[in-house]
Amino acid sequence: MNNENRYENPCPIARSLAFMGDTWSILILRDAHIGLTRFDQFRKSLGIAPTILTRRLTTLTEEGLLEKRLYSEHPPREEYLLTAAGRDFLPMLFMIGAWGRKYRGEGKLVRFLDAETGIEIQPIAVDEVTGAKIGTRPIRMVTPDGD
Amino acid sequence: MNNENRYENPCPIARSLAFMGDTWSILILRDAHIGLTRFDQFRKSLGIAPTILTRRLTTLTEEGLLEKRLYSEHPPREEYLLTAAGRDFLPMLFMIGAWGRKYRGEGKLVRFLDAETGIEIQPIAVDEVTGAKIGTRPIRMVTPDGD
DNA sequence: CGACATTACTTTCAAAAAGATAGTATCACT
DNA sequence: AGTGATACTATCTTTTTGAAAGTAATGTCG
Repeated sequence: MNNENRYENPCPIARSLAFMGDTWSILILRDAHIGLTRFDQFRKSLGIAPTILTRRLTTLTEEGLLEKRLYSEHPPREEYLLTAAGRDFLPMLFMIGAWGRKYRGEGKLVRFLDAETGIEIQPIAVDEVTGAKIGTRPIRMVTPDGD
Repeated sequence: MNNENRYENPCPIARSLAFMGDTWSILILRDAHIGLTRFDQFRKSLGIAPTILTRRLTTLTEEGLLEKRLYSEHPPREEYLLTAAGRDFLPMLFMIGAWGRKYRGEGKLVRFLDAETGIEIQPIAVDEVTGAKIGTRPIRMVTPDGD
């Protein structure tokens, strides 16, 4: 897909997808949230070809979701840490996971618990204003053309 | 990416991404939520090549997110409607959009209002159990290996 | 001191997927 | 009979992906 003019797209979904709309990027972000930081950790976890990992990490870094930090001077070695924007990806990961659990949940699955209560987290999207679950109230879309 | 054995993957995120982890599929689902149903509507809205649109619609239909319905017998014409699983994609779309609005929100953007109150929807992900925003409480991951 | 290991890549090339363009099939309408 | 709408398919070129091997800088062990 051509991503050049995705930034003129008035849809916020298309804007997000412009650079992270592929499986590897999302999986890298997932691993980063779990705590992986290094090239070889991502490579082994994902079974991804190093060429592609390099490209994805570069894009994710350029787009401000990851940042490189030197963790050793001799030899020079860098690791990839989540930025604030990258950390804000967590709700998306949870919603993607919630769908997968509901509709593709056969067999054994990883589970995510609230560390304090030990109860499995059940992620839902709500409107912070009304408190209602997304999808339970009618929505109106407003295009910016008329402004 | 190789999606063959993604179903043995214990990560629910990977399971979701196995078949909808590309930009076109998510954008098709977005358009379907807006109300588009026909091949040419999707094609014009997305500017997608017909070869690829065919493939994506087929996959989405096979995976149970869309279903075909005959809307004309002569000539035989089918349209694509969201299934329950497809409709359950909406929270994901809203979270993807929320991130884009926050971090790639320059210029004009489409907005989504609560149809009754007219107030812009602010989607957040929360744990239905604790009511806490996702990311504000520590999380514990449990792998299914020990079962 | 030299051989091997570690980490983070890059190079090369074959295979798969995407994308552009044109064409086809089935009708309705005039 | 000719034109148009709709939903594709066929063909071909370009781009991306993926596999495999190689490289560079340095640490470690005997």
